[in-house]
Amino acid sequence: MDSEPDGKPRRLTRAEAKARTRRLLLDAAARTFARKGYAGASVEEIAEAAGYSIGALYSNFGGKEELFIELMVGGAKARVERGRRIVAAVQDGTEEPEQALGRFFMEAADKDDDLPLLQAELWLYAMRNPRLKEALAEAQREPQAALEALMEPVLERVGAAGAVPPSAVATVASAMFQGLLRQRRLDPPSVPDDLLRQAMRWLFTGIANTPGPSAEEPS
Amino acid sequence: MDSEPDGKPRRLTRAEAKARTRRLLLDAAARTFARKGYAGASVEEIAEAAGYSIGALYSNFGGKEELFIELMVGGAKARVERGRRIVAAVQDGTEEPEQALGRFFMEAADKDDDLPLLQAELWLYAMRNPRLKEALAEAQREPQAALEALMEPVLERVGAAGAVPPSAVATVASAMFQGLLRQRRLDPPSVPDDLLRQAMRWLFTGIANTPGPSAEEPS
DNA sequence: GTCTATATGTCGATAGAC
DNA sequence: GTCTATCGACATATAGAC
Repeated sequence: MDSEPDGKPRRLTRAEAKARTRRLLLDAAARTFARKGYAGASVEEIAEAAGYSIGALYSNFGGKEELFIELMVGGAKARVERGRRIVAAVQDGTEEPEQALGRFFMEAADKDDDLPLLQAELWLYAMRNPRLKEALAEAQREPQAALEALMEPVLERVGAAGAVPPSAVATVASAMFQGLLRQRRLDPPSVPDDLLRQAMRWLFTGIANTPGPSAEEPS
Repeated sequence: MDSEPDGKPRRLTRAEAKARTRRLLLDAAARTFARKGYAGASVEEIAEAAGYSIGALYSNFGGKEELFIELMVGGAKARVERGRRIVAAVQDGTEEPEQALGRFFMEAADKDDDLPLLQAELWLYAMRNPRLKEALAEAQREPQAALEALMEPVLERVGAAGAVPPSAVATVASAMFQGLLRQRRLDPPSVPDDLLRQAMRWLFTGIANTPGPSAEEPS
């Protein structure tokens, strides 16, 4: 029942079927790792959630850890892609820099409820496995670069371009965002809806009015 | 070799011995949970690290989870105590508010290398156990109040007292601190030594120069 | 109070049928 | 390619000796 009489390609080649299985297993792994934790999630649970058996999982991945690592690189790639699209929208003039920056964070926050859980799991795992620590740091460098690119026009707006390294601002903004997101998950009333926006405004206003460590000459 | 000839009390009463065992077990649990994670740490490992056996652990605690929860409340109590001492130093005039604020964060960062790991574990565990989520949120409210008390004199310094709720500033500062600490653990060069200080300066300068959401009248 | 021994269960990973 | 059956390792928690 695999071959079709006409010249069209079969419904699914073997490679396509395997790719589909891999994708379903990865999605299920992301959900399961987020809900139960890396150590707490069993491969049987993951396979079941994907609609497959343990055997299928081991036929497509080397094991539990390999599954986890692929989630890490996959997530980083997705964030880079998202960053690129937003930067493009700014350069095309489709979107204002501040809006774009807010969208960059908000999309990450709203899109996926258990992304923060998965990221915390990845961070902890990386802290305990020096090999993966370097890999995770490297994986974050690309999305970080995208955020920097988004940061530059915003710094120009507030008149602080050149006065401060965009990478430092990107790091601080990202840390603030992730910290607030986690606190909001733990205790929503302590982080009102507009606190993130407010905090970003404070940050950029502060940058615009703070003289650098090495005093730059006034124009 | 247990009894002493003089009239002094015995070296250790039974209650004292038990309290000592509890403390040693809790210390070992903190280290082990931080290094291996909650699910990854075994009670046997914890008992061994404390120099006891599994039986001693179960004689002093209800089980693995109870040990974990006691670490949560114990950590919160320690932070409250630390906050109180620092606030007292400010009110006594022993220390400047900004220095005190910096010390509040730096002590937390330097004192204990695996505190961030333990906190990440606690947060994840709380996210997955609604019962403990409320408990952890509640446990954080006291240290948060201490941080707010420390924040007020700093806000006065920058001339923003009354213009902005100290609780919001405390929340943002804490989020920024924790986010930067985690990023520094993952990739030290991306978070230079003075970035935290710099970020705090940006934040307070920004607060001093940002009009509130409801514009307050100029003095 | 603390230890040793063990009951009971679940895990990751593999082998072989289909 | 995927499934079922299973092995060996290790987990939590308990029971009884001391």
